[in-house]
Amino acid sequence: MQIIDTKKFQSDLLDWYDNEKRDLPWRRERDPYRIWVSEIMLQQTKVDTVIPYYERFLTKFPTLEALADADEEDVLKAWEGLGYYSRARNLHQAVKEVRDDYNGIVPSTEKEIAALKGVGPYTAGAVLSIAYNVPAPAVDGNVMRVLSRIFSIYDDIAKPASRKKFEAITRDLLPENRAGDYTQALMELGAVVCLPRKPACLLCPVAEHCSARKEGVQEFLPVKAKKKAPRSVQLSVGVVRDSRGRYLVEKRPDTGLLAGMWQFPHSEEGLDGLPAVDESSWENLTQIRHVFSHLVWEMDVYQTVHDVQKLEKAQQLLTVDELKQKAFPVSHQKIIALLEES
DNA sequence: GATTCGTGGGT
DNA sequence: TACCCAAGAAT
Repeated sequence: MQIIDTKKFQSDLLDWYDNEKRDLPWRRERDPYRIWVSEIMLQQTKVDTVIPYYERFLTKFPTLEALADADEEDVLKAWEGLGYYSRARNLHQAVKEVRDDYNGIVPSTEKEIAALKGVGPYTAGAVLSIAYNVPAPAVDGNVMRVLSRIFSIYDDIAKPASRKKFEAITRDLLPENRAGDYTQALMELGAVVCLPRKPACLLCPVAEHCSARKEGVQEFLPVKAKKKAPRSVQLSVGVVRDSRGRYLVEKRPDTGLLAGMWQFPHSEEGLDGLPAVDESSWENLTQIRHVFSHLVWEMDVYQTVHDVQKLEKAQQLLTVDELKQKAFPVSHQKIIALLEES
């Protein structure tokens, strides 16, 4: 691996960051709780998507105590549409742990913070460095991309094992001071200059340190294995409205896909798996194709009017206004939107 | 170590 | 259209 002038690399990167960093909401904060929230939201999610959620979430839950005291339903509602909903549930649980076990103070050691639910190696390093200026490495996709180019590393960054290698390199490159700025600078560079495709090397403050640039292979790095195509799942969705205009909805189990979110009853076994109504009364409402990262829902949506005699556990009859208070996945929000039209 | 967990935007 | 991409963690 190429040797670089570490001090020069650090100062070139930090000088650029000082002048060019974007003005982002969480960069105006020092509250470790708020930094933490931003890091959870930013997992696998673009900055532009996160910003409005971040603002609303912290207006609703301004302090760690406020979030810890909240109902999970309200936390999920605030996360609705952001995806990866376990992030919200794990954050909620972790915040309660901090309230109960750490007197409400976000822990500042690697061991303690990494033990919190939903806080993995990246988030631990990010919160430690950004909120507490502790020189802990935070290796995300940006960092792996940037460093794979700086050092011409051809390890497949899709493999979990690769992260450790980049973590060791990052640790060696961390400045004693300004750990938080350095962490953010590395990610900022990846986000706005050292892009996945067509990196803007002419604008890069550390181009002179970059091995890939020197060799002209920056477009071929990092190496990242393709992921396989998502599998398809056929679903029949039943929209049941009673004579009082209420809809039958249910809460999903608290594990697995869309855990804890609400939905209209649905089945992989066709109409048979839907609530017991006269099958001939189902009328086709629409078809919806919804793509997740690892699967595709092919939804056939049916509706009927029927007075439900007996509710299952976790089922409720709600008006449109009432069910809009619950957190629904985007796939089912599409259905709600149709109901509002008619 | 591979798979599961969402969503919206870019090309 | 059909990919790919994004400040990952849990299982």
